[in-house]
Amino acid sequence: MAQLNRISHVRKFVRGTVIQGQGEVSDIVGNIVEGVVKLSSASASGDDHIVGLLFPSDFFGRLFAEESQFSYEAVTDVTLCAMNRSGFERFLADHPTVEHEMLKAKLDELDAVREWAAITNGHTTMQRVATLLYVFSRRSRNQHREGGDASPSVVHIPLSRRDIADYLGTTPETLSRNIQTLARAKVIRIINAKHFELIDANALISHSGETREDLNRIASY
Amino acid sequence: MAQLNRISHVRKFVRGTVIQGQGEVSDIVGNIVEGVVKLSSASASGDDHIVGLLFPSDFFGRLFAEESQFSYEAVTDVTLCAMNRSGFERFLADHPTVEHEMLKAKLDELDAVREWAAITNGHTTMQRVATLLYVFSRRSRNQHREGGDASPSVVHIPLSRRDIADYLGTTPETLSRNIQTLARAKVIRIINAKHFELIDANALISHSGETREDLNRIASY
DNA sequence: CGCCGTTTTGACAGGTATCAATACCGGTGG
DNA sequence: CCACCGGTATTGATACCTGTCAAAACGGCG
Repeated sequence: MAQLNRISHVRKFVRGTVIQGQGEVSDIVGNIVEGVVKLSSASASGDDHIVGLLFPSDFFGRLFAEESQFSYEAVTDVTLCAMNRSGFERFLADHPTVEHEMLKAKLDELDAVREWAAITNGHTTMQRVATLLYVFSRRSRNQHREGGDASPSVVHIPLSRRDIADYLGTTPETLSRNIQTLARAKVIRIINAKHFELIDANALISHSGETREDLNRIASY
Repeated sequence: MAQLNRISHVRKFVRGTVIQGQGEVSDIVGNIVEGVVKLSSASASGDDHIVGLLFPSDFFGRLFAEESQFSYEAVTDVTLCAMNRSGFERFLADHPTVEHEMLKAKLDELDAVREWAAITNGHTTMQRVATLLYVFSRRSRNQHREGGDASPSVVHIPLSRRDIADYLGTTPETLSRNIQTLARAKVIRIINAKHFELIDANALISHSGETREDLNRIASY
């Protein structure tokens, strides 16, 4: 495993940097150490769509392809454990066990992407907003668990309204209206643009149109 | 490779059969020999969403998971080359080369699913309908290429209106209106419910909101 | 403190879902 | 071969939701 250290190195990117552009040569892969990366696709019409978000410990980059079909962009300041793509591919060839784990991870990712696609497609904007808020609340909670104390259900979403809208397949305006509606209904409290307090988790779940189990499964990915 | 023949066997399912239900134990995997299989997810609200379609030569089933998160259902009469899941997993463990190919295939699939998600999300229903029609027209054309003659651009879509609507994230009614609009505009001609003649491919492309290159890439998956 | 980008609010038009009714097609049995 | 039946597909009317354009409020940063 020390062989990995030889081909990997830490790299940092400031918020907004395009780590790998759509259609560019795929030459960098690795793991995210800190920050959030968005995976997006720009269509001919100019409007782009976020097809995935990557968090610390997630693998990024496109293996076994000459060019990347999507763009990887730093949504926050990002720290990566980066590797040369072909170097890592050679490593995989020498270590079938690691490749096996990679396959399992990608199968899980495939399920998650499909599940998210099903959510963004068949549901109203309010349901998508509620789902996203709940998923991020679980994620925040897990982070705070390390702190040990009973956290006051503060949800941190490190994305701009536009990014959230792109992720949910809507516009910043419609998104804002739905968030404000949830706030007026006392389901959440808006602390500031990127921080919310979750007041009524059950109400949020009922707004999402999903069962609690489904939501937790989505969040656990 | 004869080892594969020992653990695989041909199975047939009539149209409408659920090959593997959502949440059931994942115990069957394999390749599709003939027919079309839909991969769908039913949400709590009852409405289900088609997250993928599988055609001959496609691999189906969920490896390395105890239960399947989606249901596999025969959309037409289907012939499968089926294998016991754990049996195939053992085979993969013995043949890293095959597992490597599986990984590459799943990475391609991941890109395709994300691309499709981006399309169904950011576009109008008309754009999605046009995209689907164009993709199936390419697929039909490739099939007829074997016949050798210049086919008259007959597109065959072996899905019911409801299935298409579920796949595109809309309703049968809206779908029908859009199809009729395309027919009135002389872009397509409706032969019957599942057969269309493509009259003006360029017009169809412009309705899709995608570039020809993007559409061809999607179709080639 | 003032600027500029982001977020929110407002008004309005267009697209889509819904409910309901009609037309169509394929299969079955006489 | 034809009539019937049942499910599928189409058409119609309407209300709601969402996108768009525009303006105002907010918040962070120099």
